[in-house]
Amino acid sequence: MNEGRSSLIVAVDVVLFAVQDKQLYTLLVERGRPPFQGMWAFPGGMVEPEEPLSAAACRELREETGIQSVPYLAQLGAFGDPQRDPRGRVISVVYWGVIPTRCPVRGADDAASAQWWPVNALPELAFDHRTILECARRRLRREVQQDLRLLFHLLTPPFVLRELQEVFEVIIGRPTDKRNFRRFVLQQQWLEEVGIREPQGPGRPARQYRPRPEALLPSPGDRCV
Amino acid sequence: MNEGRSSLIVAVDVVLFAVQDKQLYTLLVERGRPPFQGMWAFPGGMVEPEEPLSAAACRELREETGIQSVPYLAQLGAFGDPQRDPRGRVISVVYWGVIPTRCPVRGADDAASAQWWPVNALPELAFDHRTILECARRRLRREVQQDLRLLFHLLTPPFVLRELQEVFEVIIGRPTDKRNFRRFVLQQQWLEEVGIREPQGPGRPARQYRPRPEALLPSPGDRCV
DNA sequence: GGAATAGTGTCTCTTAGACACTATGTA
DNA sequence: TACATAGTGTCTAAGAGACACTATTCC
Repeated sequence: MNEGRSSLIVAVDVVLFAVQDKQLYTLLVERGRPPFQGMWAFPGGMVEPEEPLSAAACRELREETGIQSVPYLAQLGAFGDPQRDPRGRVISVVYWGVIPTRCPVRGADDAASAQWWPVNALPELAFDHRTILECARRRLRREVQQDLRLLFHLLTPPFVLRELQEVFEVIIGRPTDKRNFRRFVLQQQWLEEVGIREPQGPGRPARQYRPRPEALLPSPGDRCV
Repeated sequence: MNEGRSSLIVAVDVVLFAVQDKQLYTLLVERGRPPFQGMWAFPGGMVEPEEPLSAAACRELREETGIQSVPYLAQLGAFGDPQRDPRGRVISVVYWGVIPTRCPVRGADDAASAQWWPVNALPELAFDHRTILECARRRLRREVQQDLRLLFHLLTPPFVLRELQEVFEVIIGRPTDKRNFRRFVLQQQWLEEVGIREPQGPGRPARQYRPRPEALLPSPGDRCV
């Protein structure tokens, strides 16, 4: 092992997803200075010397968007192309996560402003963030297909089954049969019924559910999965 | 984004797996100097300023073990616990890979010696490498279960189906039915028959196979999957 | 009563897994 | 011919997916 010191810069970035109105959104901040001034990027920044990587991710997210906590956050990987940042060599450790609905965000800190964008109509992204987005989106899709419980972190309980299914369909990108979906979810015993939703117009009111606490996928955070 | 500079040290480590004699092996180098002198660690070292991460992984592997190329290498993730290296803050980007059989290795460079170890009888590992190993092992198991073609990188063709199955069983850790395994592999049309193995003792000689080129999983290397 | 949404059951096809005997070579 | 290894087919159970109608509420 080479024990010499070579100092590269380590950053973290956070790709956060939310679903609303049958669209997948991701959270971006507008860059207030060069390089890529005026373009948009994922919230992120440098890692402090004594700070765990996931803590840095949460901190940058908080500082740049005001979001205080994320129910599910996992590491996506390290992006280290030598050319990815024109200022020099920056390794970015990227985290991805989900959050229920587009929660309010504010611009702050050195980010000019933070905003939710539909992933199908994004502005031009800085650095290699387009690549990172595609990677994170694949990962989100895969994880949801492998374990539907991730959906529970994308909704605020109580919710109704149609809402759950809509979120699912937005993420995997194709429609699903209602009966098959409901049968599958209900027979896992992940949900408990919690009354009937107040009627909100024509149509039969739907049952509301809440995920059982033991059905909530724990956030890996820094843990390796 | 915080544009200030904080310089952390970025290293790469490589967890390489091979199977032989119905055992899973991993490649370690003995540490020739503190910290953890005399203990064993995965080959690895510092990333050069202009070097892609996967290139650094390959270079360190070559320098410390003499291995020139690895048929399948993918990123496992970044390990960045502030306490993981007593010398200071080191972020390690870990790669994992597989290679057919235990190829010869040499100690070299500043690694005292390189050696294949059975994962079920490892020496004490330096740093957080025990954690990393468990993570890599889970990943190997998952990938093999999801796509059997990864096995083709763990054998030197031509091979016979029993050998393929043995490698599979070692990795997933339990026996499998011979007929089911053969049926599955053959009906994927991944293999082409390439003659009969010379008899090597009692018993009927087995057919030899070679994976079709298009059935070889491409090594992700630096690409995000 | 008409419109809108919620809720329900069956059948089929595919896949995964359990399971035992025959074939062909060596000594 | 005894022994060792290679090679083969069927049945069952579970899961995934296609598919259409009834129930309840509002206006």
